[in-house]
Amino acid sequence: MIYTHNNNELTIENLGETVKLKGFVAKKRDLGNLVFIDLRDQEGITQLAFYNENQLKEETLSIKNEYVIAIEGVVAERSSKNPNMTTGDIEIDVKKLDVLSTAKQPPMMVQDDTDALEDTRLKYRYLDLRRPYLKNIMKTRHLITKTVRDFLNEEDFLDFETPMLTKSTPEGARDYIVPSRNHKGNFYALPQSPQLFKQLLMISGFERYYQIAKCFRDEDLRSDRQPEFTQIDIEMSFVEQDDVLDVSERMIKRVMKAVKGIDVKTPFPRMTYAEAMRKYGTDKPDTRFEMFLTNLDEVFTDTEFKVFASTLKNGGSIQAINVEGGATTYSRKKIDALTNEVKKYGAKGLAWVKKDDGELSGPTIKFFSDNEIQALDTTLNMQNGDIAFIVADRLKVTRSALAFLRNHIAKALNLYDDNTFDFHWVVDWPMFEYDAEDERFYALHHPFTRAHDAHKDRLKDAPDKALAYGYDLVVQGQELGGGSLRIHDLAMQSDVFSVLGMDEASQQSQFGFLLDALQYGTPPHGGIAFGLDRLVMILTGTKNIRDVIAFPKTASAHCLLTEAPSPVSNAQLEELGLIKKTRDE
RNA sequence: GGUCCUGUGGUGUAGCGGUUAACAUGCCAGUCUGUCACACUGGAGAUCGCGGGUUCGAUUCCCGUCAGGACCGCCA
Repeated sequence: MIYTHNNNELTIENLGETVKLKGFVAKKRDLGNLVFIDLRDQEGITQLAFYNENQLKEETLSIKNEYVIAIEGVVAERSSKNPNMTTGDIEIDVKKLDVLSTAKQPPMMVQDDTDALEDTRLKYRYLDLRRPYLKNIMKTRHLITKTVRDFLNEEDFLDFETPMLTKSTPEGARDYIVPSRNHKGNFYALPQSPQLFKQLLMISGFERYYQIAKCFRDEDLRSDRQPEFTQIDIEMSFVEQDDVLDVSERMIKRVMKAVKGIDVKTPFPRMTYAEAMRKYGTDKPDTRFEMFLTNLDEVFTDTEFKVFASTLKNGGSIQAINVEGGATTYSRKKIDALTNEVKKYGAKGLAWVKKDDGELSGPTIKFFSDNEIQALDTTLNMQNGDIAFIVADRLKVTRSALAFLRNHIAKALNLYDDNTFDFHWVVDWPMFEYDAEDERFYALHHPFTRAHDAHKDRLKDAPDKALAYGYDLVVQGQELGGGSLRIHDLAMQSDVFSVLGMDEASQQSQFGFLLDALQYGTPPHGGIAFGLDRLVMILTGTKNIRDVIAFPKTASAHCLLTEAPSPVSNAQLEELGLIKKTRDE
């Protein structure tokens, strides 16, 4: 070994010891006859001191930032200490210096407060990762996966690998496709998740499966979505919903303790999907604050106000949130800004009323009857100083607009704390959602989700009324994980495929292997998958998923470091039986 | 697919229809024995993303394009 200690280890206890250290030159401070170098390694920083007595000080002249060096020296007490560093009481009186590698001037400052823009950071990701900020996130990520593995291993889960080259399936996200050389004209798909394989493992008689699994989805990206991401994937057989939730809760509890030192209370609260949609307008409510959605349909049943009347006539809904004490905060200008935001979600406008001196006011008030004003006041329970925002639109738009507003306003008004972790379950998801445009049903979770025992028959006569054994884990308004009990009998599986509009032939060609497998004895089973990247984001307080992935891609799925994706040679295409077309062809 | 924001020395920003293109940091040279964002002095470093247009004149205004970012659609 060319070193005896890491750069976070030496303290006043080690005074007088001869040690060897290694690392990158983080900073050189040349005071003339005395030179300091901050030596950075994976673990921390130790200050090196070079004096005039030997020739070493001269050697430091050629040393620049990011050189890789190894030194030998004696631990000495600093005459002026730095309380901000763990090694701030000591420095190394260097006796021997080895330059292991030189470095060009880096295109960015390798410091936590680097001001380099993200494209520069991504192109030189290996430099970016030298920064303690990212290093600590990567360490946290490791601590999370280690804790998860320890826990699941203790609970007798088996760690499996499932294929990366697999079958493209309909439904769900767009697949990443890999051409086959042996079978020209045919393609593998990269897995969107190991869903079917883990179910097949249950059918194989394995009872507890887990995998920290890479998943691929070729969809447009967001600040919390990457084309390849990682799931903590779990499946269990001979279990009921409570068993999956229980294991999940204990796992999260363990992670929270290990990473944040926080004891979270289990079991987590549960809320039905219907309740979440009704009170929060979303399937992933932030429960750190209230400001519930209030339905005003009754208030305006007979209204003369055309906008509201036509909304109701068309089957839409009028709903509001009351921002307590928000009247003074929200000036016309700010309300206009909110209105613009809300339009993104399809809302055509944003009505509002304020209450002052016991009177409601607002630009739409003049269209309301006295009875309506009175009912509005009581229904929203408005107090002086409150402002309520009202959206009237299709139920879906009304809810998503208000759900957005609720989060947006709570953030602006500081109604919650980033260190509050409101883990809760959203349960009893519907099996399907009807898409009016496509005139068909889509699975709300996925097509392998089991319907409630009491709702089996609804699959045939009222699919939209069938509830599923589906559950999502939500924290801070984000979906952290989701799962379900799975279908374990052929009849229900075929029924579900039928609801989704798949005839017998396409069921066979797409999912024949699953339908076959279900016929050879299938234990009841279920599971869950957690978004590891999101978990790391939440626990490190990061707003950007790129910061929790060592080598992430840009918003257009481009890797600035390797420049993937990139063209391939004609020979490669030929071998795969592919013909290249330009964009316009 | 759509909307919006950004693109100026190595890095990050400022700026403006005519400038010697400014500032910080980094870099180079020098002084300095207690720094830790060392300090001080001096210096080098920019076809203002790319293409086209308007104009006597464009880094600045307009159009297109490329790249990065945010959001909507999309993501079972």
